Amino acid sequence: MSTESNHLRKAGLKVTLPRMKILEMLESSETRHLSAEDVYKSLLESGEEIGLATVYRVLTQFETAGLVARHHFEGGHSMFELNEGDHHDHILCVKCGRVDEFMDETIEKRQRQIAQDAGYEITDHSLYIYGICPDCRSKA
Amino acid sequence: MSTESNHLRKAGLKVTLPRMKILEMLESSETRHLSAEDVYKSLLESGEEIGLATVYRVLTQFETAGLVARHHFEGGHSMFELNEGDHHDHILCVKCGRVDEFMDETIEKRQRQIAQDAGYEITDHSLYIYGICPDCRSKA
DNA sequence: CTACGGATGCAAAAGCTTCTCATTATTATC
DNA sequence: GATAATAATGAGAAGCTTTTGCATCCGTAG
Ligand SMILES: [Mn+2]
Ligand SMILES: [Mn+2]
Ligand SMILES: [Zn+2]
Ligand SMILES: [Zn+2]
Repeated sequence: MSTESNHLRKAGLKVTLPRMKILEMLESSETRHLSAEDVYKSLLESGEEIGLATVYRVLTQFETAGLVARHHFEGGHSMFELNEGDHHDHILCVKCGRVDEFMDETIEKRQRQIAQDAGYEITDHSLYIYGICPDCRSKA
Repeated sequence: MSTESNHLRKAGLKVTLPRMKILEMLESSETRHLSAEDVYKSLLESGEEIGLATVYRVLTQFETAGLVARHHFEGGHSMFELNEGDHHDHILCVKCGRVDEFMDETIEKRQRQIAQDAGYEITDHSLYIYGICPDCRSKA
């Protein structure tokens, strides 16, 4: 009874090989932020024959279950990362694609205040800072 | 010599009928935030025969020229709005699609600080707050 | 007014994501 | 452990937004 299968069961999802492999992939990947295509290709390289449609379906189910978070970075396609409970926002390098994370309570607080002032009941937010990372700056 | 044609010339763009009509559309629209499809359909309704490909091309040129800003709200497709010089962020209703705008100097400042702390040279940022707007809340 | 180069429209194609449906695997029950 | 009901999967087709190729058209410098 592995940790992964428990996560799946707790999420109300049947324990299937594709779901296990995708979850393991997300946990073990060097890169925290992966596209569906990334996950698909990595699985192929590991010798796992899992269809791209299944990868998309499973990632969406994981999102609904709260196991992963979906992000819409610039570039159009969705990026997924394991949800470790802690909310955070992202700062991305426009040169190399590097992604760093941060959390700023001052910003979080101001956001809640802004929503309240505008009469909105806040459900979510997304904040992306784009720039040139230290490595790319020194290379230039 | 209308204001619109001057804007185009200043941006280094030839003054063509499609570009004029699209610019007028953006200026006169009730809704500040429009998709390419929105612009295309509105032009059709006004009796202007402008191809969708041209709408996309022109909006991209306007963006490059700094005449419009492109946003990536949830839902995948790009939204455009006339650039009036002032930077602002957005708060959106997940029920009805309403879009409100805000600018918070505290958040702007914190963002610059976060980028600096992470060693990034900031180029841009995008902040979207999602929630339920006053109207939709009272209806529920 | 002419001629050149850029702009346009249409259709085709691209890129990402979802859907359809026949087949297969999982799980509750015996 | 075998069985039946039910859900999940894979392959390809389809959907949507956006881009591109190319023949034709138009704006503008001269
Ligand atoms: Mn992250
Ligand atoms: Mn706006
Ligand atoms: Zn970089
Ligand atoms: Zn609303």
